[in-house]
Amino acid sequence: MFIGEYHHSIDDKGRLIIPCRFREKLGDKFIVTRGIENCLFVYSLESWNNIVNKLETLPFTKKDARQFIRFFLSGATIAEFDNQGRINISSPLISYAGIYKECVIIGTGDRIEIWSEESWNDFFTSAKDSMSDIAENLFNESVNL
Amino acid sequence: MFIGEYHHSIDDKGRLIIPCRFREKLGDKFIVTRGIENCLFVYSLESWNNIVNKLETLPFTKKDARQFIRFFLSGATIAEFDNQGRINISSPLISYAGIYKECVIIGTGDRIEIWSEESWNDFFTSAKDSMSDIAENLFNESVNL
DNA sequence: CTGATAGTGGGGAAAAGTGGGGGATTATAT
DNA sequence: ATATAATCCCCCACTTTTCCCCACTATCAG
Repeated sequence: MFIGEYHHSIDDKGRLIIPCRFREKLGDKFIVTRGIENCLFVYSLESWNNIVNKLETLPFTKKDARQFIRFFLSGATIAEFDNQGRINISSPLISYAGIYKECVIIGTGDRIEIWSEESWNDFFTSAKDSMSDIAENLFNESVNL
Repeated sequence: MFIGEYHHSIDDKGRLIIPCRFREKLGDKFIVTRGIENCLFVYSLESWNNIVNKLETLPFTKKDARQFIRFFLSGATIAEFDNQGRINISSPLISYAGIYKECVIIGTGDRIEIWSEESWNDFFTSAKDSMSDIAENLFNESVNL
């Protein structure tokens, strides 16, 4: 279970520290991919395999499925730690998430999310006011992701 | 499983690097064919056989089936690597995908896709805005995530 | 204060990617 | 049939990127 919020910066070589608390839960190799809403998702291999198994049931003849799979899998990379606990973020992911200097790394249960500080602040200030409404309808629908 | 996004360019001789990470999964010989949405699909022989088997279950009495099979099989060519890990793209495929200089090579699970940088950018900018909506409904149909 | 743990930055070897020359094979023309 | 042209590969050399290692700083606890 990943929880918490950490602030770190990415360096010129595209390296970013993953907070110590998250490291052992991720294992040696893990997956970084594009998330929804301008952030990156980080999954342990186990969580990732669960998602991929479900995606593989989607047919390539359906347009929405093709688009989602392209988006999600093309953004994915296998990451490993260097001796200092950092990972390399590939340049397509850097530009997607707009992380050039200050980053926010948050734990969200089964995954970690990486945000640029700017996007995170934007998201947070706008989301926090609507949280009461969002909570209201959260469990009304049939399917939960 | 093929994942990731790579940017390379095709040279004047029609040669294109396949990223190192993809090479061993493809094997010595593999298939390049026309894809849906102005890109090329690259399959290992194994995945290719799976698809062909499925296509063979379609009846030639159906017009859509005839058209799709023509499209998909007529574009197919067997490719091999040169010593530097490059492949030759035949000129019908080059003109179909419009790849003359900058290319984007992405992994999408059981296949690789080759896009011209321009087509990819067009696809991506429009897809990323609709991704939130697509994700919302993706598993509402028969399959649940 | 001191030692241990976490985070930051940079140099250099190795791997990956790019471009071009030249020989062999195939095609074309006289 | 032979000379010329075109194409396809294979190889070599150069450039760029990636990754690994080391050294330094910051923070915290005893």
